[in-house]
Amino acid sequence: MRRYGVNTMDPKEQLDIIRRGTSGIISEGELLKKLTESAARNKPLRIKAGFDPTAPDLHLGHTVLIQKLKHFQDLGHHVLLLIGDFTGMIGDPTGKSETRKSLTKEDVQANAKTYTAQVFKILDEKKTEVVFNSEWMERLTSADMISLASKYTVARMLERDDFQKRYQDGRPIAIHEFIYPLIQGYDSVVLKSDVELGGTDQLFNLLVGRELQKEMGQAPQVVITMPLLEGLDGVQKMSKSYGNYIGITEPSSEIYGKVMSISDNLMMRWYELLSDVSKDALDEIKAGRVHPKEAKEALAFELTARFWSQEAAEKAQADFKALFARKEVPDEIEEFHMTGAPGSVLVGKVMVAAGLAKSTSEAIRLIDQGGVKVDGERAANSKAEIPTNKPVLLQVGKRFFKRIIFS
RNA sequence: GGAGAGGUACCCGAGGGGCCAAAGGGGGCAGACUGUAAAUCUGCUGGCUAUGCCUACGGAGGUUCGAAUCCUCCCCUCUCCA
Repeated sequence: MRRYGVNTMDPKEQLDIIRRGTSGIISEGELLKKLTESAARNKPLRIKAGFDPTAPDLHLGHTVLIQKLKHFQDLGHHVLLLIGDFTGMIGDPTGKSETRKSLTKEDVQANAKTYTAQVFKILDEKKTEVVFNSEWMERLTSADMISLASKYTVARMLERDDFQKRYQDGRPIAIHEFIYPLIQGYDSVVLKSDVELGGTDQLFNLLVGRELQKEMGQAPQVVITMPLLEGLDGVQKMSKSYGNYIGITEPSSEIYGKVMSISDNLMMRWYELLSDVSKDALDEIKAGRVHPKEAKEALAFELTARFWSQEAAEKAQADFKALFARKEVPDEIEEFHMTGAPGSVLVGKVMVAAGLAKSTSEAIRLIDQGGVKVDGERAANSKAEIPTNKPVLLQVGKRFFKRIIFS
């Protein structure tokens, strides 16, 4: 873990650390100025980042941003974690017309709790201030709202990429979609943020914050955008709805294995956005001087250790090698007790009972494709039966094992 | 209020009376190969008491020997005009 001390580091050096991996900083000049002043007055900068409380599970994509917050925190700055419980009800404009189910206070509280618990796997809880925007948004009257709306123009709103596209294509834009960026910007005013972090898709919203701060007589926040992390497929951004994500609470073996499954191309990208390896080491990998497989192992190890522990990562790595490189049977295999079976049962039946196949049809397909082994022997066909006089080891595909105990 | 387009499997999307458990792609899974669950190639991808049966093309009826396909009503989505 890094320790940079509190505000003692030279502002230029701070800037170097902050700059790494970002996709944009608006503007570096302003940031340097803020850092310099902060150091001079020994007053930490207020760093804001907002989160949507509707999906409480964090995945690696989110951690790109959180890692950057961590950098600020290590530099001694003050991190404000904004839970957008109010804005969550509106939903960030996406053009997709999906009605959001409104969350109850309890839902939000519960989500926020899971959320922050995960965030604090990375950030220091004691140094992080968690705030909810419903706190001030609920007190805003309609008149206040209109006054806020008067601070921004339709023309400027339409500068936003997806609004512009939709407007040109004649697709609908609901009025309330204009409100989302306004509120996000207003949050910055309330929090007096010096810097706001967001994904590149947030650029517009972040800039609205600058405008509103200026409008209300504050120094505008510096805007830092982080690239969106591509998911496991290597194409689309990592997102739960695409199912191409690695959740940070997933078991260590899953995190390790999933990282090992990404393509070599994607690995380079992940190295850049997720890894903490030194710049030199990164260059070595990019130049192809490290074997891709070894590089991938190192990355899988690093990320597993980050969310679990060094030991867990070592175990995950050893298990992975045994299972895939040496095709060994893992040493810990879940047992499944099957009761009431006659003298022998169809393999497919056992698979379904033990949860190794969703249906007998699927089980039959797997068997016919040669993906099923009983005690290490490939099941010849779907008519094959297992005698029930002794326990057997059932393997489906490369990864799924169950020890079946008949009783 | 008026006019039009459309709702098909996990997703996208073709099919406009039988040859349709439904083309093609994506995703997923399996196999081969390998450097790893990379890449590449091949196969599979509704369910079941399984050479047959059942369920399924937004919902409910109807026409027909036979309907994802034709008709009626309804629900939903989208666009344009007002």
